[in-house]
Amino acid sequence: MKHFGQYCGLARAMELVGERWAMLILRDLAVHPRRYSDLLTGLPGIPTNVLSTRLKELEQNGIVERQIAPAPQRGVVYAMTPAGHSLEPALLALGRWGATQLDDDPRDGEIVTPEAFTMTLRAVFNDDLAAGVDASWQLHSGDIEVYAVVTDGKLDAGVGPGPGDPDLVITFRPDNLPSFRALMQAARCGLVDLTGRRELLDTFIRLFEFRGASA
Amino acid sequence: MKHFGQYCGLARAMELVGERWAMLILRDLAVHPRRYSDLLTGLPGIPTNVLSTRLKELEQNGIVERQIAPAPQRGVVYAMTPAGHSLEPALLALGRWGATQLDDDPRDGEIVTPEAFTMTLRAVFNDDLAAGVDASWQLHSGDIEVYAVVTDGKLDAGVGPGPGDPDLVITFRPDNLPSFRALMQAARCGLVDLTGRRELLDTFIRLFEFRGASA
DNA sequence: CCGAATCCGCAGTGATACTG
DNA sequence: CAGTATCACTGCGGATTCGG
Repeated sequence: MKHFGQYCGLARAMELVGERWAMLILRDLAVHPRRYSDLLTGLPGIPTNVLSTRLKELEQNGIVERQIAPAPQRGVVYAMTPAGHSLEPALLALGRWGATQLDDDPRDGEIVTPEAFTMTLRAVFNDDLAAGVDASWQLHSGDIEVYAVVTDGKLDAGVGPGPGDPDLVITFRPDNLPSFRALMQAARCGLVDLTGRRELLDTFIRLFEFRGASA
Repeated sequence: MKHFGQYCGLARAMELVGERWAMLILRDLAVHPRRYSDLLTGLPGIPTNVLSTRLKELEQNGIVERQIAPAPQRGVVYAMTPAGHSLEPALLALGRWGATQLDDDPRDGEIVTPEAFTMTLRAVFNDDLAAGVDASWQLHSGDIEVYAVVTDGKLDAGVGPGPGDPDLVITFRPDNLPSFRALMQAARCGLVDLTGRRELLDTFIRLFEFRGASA
C-alpha cells in the first residue's frame, strides 16, 4: 500500500492493515488459525485474488504466518503472529464502536458468522464486572456454536465446543436470531433453553451486556 | 463504500471509516475542529477531491459536522459529532498498535504534525499511573507546540498553548527531534530546557512513557 | 477438493488544473 | 478559501481457469 508520509502510529497501522478486507481477515484469524478456504467461506464476497494478496502482504509484514498444518488435516494454515495478536485490542475497540453504529437488525443479505459472533462476545465482555468470576457457557443459535470460559475474571471465547464441559448450555429460540442484540434480549426474556447451572444465565447477561463504546 | 455483507461491528466500522485517509482526517478532527485548508496542510499528500469526498461521506454518516464558523474567522469548519468523538478510543488503540510497528526513526519524507503528536500523547498516556495527579505541561519541539493538562488523573491534550499557565514548560533540544521515542529519550537524558516546576519532568516521563500496545 | 493465478470491466485514488 | 473538474492509473469485484 502507498504510504501516508506521516511518522504516526495510526498512519502506520492503516498502511499495514487498512486495506479492504484486511481487518476482517484478521478478525477471523484472531479467533483461530484458518485455511484459505475457511477464510473464503467465512468472508462471503471477498474475491479470491484479494484474499491471497492480503495474506501475502500480511505475511510479509509479520502480522500473519503461513504454516503447514500437522498430520490430521495436512495443508496450509494461516495464523496470527504475536504482532498480529497484539492488534486484537484495537480490533475490539473498533468493533465496539461499529456496534454502536449498527442498525437494530441486519440489512438485507447481511450475515453473522461464528467468528464475528465470537469477536462480539470478546468485545462486549465487561471486564470490570468479572473480577473473581469463574464460569463457562456454551451458546447455540441456529447452526452457530460458540463457547465462553471465564477463569478468574478473564475471558476465553471461541468457536465450537469449549475446552471443557460448560457449566451452562444456552440454546436460543427461535434458532435464527438476527443479531447479538436480539439474542441478549431473548436471554433477558427467558426465551432460551437451559441445560446446567441455570442461575448462571444472569451472570452471563451481566457480563456480556453491551454498555456502549467506552474505552 | 461497498458493504461487506456482515452484521458485525468491525465490518460496519470499516464501512464507515475504513476508506483511505478517513482515519487520519478523523485523527486531526479529534484534536480540534479544522477548516478544509487546515486539513489539507495537516495531511500532506491527500488529493483535494479525496478530502472533500471523505468529508461529505463522514458528514452523511453522522461522524463529522460541517459548521459555519462564528465571527472571528468566518468560514466553514469541520468538527466531530458525538458519534465521531466516541471513535477516539478505537483510534488511540490503533495508534498504539501502529506505534509498536514504527521504525525507530521516520522514513524518508515522513513528517510529524502537531495533531499526530497530540494523539500520540493521548495514546501513550498511562491512565493507571495518573490517579490523583494534577499538573500541566507545555511542550516545544521545533515549531510544534502542544499542551498536556492532567486534572485529577484525567488527560486533556491539544495543540498550541494550553488553557492556563503550564506548571512546566519543556523545550526539547535539538529542536528537530525525529520521533516521539527520541523525544522521550532526550527527556530522560536531560537534553531539555525547563521553565517552571522542574520536578514535574519525572512525572511527565512516568505518565507518558510508552509501555506497548496493551489494551 | 484445496490454494491459488489470470483476465477483464469498473470504481476508487492520485495528481494537477481550475473556479466561485 | 473551499472546494470542482479532469484524467491517468491502480486496485477491487466477479468470474474463470489451473496446478497439486
